[in-house]
Amino acid sequence: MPRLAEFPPRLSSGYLVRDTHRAFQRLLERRIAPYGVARGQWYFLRVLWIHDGLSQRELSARVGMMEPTTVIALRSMERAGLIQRQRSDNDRRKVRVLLTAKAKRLRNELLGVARGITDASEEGIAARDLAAFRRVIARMTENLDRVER
Amino acid sequence: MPRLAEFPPRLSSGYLVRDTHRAFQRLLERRIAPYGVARGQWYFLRVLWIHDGLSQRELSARVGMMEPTTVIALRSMERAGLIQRQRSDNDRRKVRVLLTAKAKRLRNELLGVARGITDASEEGIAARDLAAFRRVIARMTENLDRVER
DNA sequence: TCCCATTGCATAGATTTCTAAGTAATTATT
DNA sequence: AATAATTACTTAGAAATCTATGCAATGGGA
Repeated sequence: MPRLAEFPPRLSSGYLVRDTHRAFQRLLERRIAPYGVARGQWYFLRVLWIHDGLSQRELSARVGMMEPTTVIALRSMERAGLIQRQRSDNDRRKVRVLLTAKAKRLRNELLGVARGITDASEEGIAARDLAAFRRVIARMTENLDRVER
Repeated sequence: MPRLAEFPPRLSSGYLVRDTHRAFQRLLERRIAPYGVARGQWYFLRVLWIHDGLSQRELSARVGMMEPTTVIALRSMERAGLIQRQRSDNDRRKVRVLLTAKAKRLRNELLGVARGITDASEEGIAARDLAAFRRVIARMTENLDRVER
């Protein structure tokens, strides 16, 4: 009986993180759907609410998605009336992404939703434990990113 | 200036969890690809290595995916020669999922890969901090699942 | 000025996941 | 026994993500 048999998913950090991630996503998706916003649009909105008018490349970098993903998300956001694209005048390759009035109006309401989800997730967890959690999970991400070169 | 402006993604547990999850996934994907195993097949293999011969429904439940997801994963696993499907004799609705010899041979090697990723992710983190991390993240999942009814 | 490398975005195609709705086998109810 | 409800899987279609490749505008060097 190889020792590997004793490496059950439930004790693996990867699985714990995955479950929590999926729980966050499900809840977020449900809470923002009533506003006509899809999860894939959320991350972009969140960045644009702070940095309106970024180019697609800058936006991709900030959101942490590949550029083709951004293209797809922006297409749906344009269709949904959340953004407008505007070719830059001084460099015709660049496309500036601009929030519409509609998207701006959604800002406070939706950030409140996000805050609510975060609060719910942290219920009953001591501030000190939460701080420790953040340190550990950030370190994990660093560790994993470093391994990938 | 609304206070909501001060809810930056980087301080949100949801974002921290998301980043870590993606780092785990990327690394896993790269490490198992050389064996001809895709990420979507991985979770099913992991369960089947312990519980070979489950029905699709039982498998879905254990893996934590919806049944149509299972159908798709199993189809690709069958194509890849990792499983065989066999209709149950006493209940013709059920399909038993059986690992091939090839999938069984991959077991120890791939569990080693998984172990390696877990180890890498936990490098430099004290055992006590890790234990606290597990408690916190499990509680978060519970909190979020409870909110969804 | 003309060529070519670089930059910024888009397309193509694959994978992973979901919800909603369909089909086929079994079990329960009248 | 005939019908209805349930169970097990499948299909259809959408969304979110990736890698690899293509195209068009820009800018630097011969």
